[in-house]
Amino acid sequence: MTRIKAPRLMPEGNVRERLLDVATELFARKGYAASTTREIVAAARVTKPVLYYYFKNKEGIYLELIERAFKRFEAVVDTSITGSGSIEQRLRRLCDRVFGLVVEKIEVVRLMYSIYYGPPQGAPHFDFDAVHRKLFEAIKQVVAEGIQSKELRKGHAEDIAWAILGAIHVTMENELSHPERELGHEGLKRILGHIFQGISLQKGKQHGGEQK
Amino acid sequence: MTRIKAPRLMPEGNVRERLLDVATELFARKGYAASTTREIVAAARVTKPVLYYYFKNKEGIYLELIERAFKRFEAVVDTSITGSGSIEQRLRRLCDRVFGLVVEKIEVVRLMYSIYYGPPQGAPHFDFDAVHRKLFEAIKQVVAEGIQSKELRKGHAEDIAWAILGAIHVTMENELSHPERELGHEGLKRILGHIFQGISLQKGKQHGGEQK
DNA sequence: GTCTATAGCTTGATAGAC
DNA sequence: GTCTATCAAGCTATAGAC
Repeated sequence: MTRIKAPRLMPEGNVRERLLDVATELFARKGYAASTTREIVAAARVTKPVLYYYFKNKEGIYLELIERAFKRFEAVVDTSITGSGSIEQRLRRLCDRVFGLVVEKIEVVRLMYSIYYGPPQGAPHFDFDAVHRKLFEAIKQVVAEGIQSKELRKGHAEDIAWAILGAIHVTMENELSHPERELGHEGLKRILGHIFQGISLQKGKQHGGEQK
Repeated sequence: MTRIKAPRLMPEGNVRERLLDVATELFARKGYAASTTREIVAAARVTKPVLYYYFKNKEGIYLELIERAFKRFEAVVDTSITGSGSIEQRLRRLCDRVFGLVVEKIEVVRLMYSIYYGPPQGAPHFDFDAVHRKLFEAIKQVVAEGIQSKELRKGHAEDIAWAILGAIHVTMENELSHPERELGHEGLKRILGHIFQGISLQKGKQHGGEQK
């Protein structure tokens, strides 16, 4: 009994997923306000009522989009910092996995930047600071552990966390605006290497001294 | 002969400057597209023709605004990296002065972020990447000097520059979105300290090794 | 030159058939 | 689950009054 069962080329898969995908792309490229529900359904090759069948409204599709990515992000952070390995390994794993998620969901990241830094667009509120907070606290926590265990040099855990977060930020922002530069995972790895090792050769010196 | 000469309380100073200032604030807060010339002249307490006397049009006031800040930025970068001091001092001076300019012109920075990351707003083109490029190249150049002079550890100058740029970015973005956190100049200084010194205690180890 | 009323279009959202 | 048809609210442009 040969069942071919309508082998849809593009799985049409989930109409719902397709709506989320095209909405992400449109919101990120044209902005939330400028993206109409008409465009969204057209791009997803469905009709309007279909959108309202799966989502409450335009705000609904936006919020699901963002919240889904945020939950995924939280999971990645949580699973990255727990588990085995030295402090350095755990910090590197965290950075690498977060960056991996950024690359995978680059359009969502673009949208988040657009809403966070862009002009008011009438999008429903989402606490984007929570994203930053989650990552920062995770880094800080591992760093604090590392200081206690003497794997890391003594210092203010927050400041060290900022340095590491800076590495993630530049790599991420590079991926957003200049992916052709191909800094990527390897670049992030190397930048972290410099932060762990320090860039100065004067080992004993107290850093942070005077400057005119 | 006592001449009081109309001691304007608010110097009215330059109407032109006032127009630039209110335009910056409006563009940054509401977005370029959403800010009307009507609002700008109202906020500057002048009439519409006054705006068109000093500037060609809305685009003209925007471009002057941006270009003026950019020129100022270029000057700060150039004068910061030349001059005396060790490599570390020169890098710190560069970071500190750039951050100082960011704080001083925070509304312009906000506007730049809004245009760069936000949705298309019909603003005339300006090469914002040139800002990034300028700073990055300056850092990289000093770093390269430092590596040659053995003041800095051997390494890829670009990667080291990224680490330093990351510190500036997080401090700047913190100033943009959470100035109440008061990371500021002191925070930046401390973060740089960690980057110069390294955060790891295992001095000899090669960093950048395996991670699962 | 400035204001305002309104016609016409766009947009988010829904009812009801299939 | 999806479609056709349509609505009400809001925005934009502009014509005409002042």
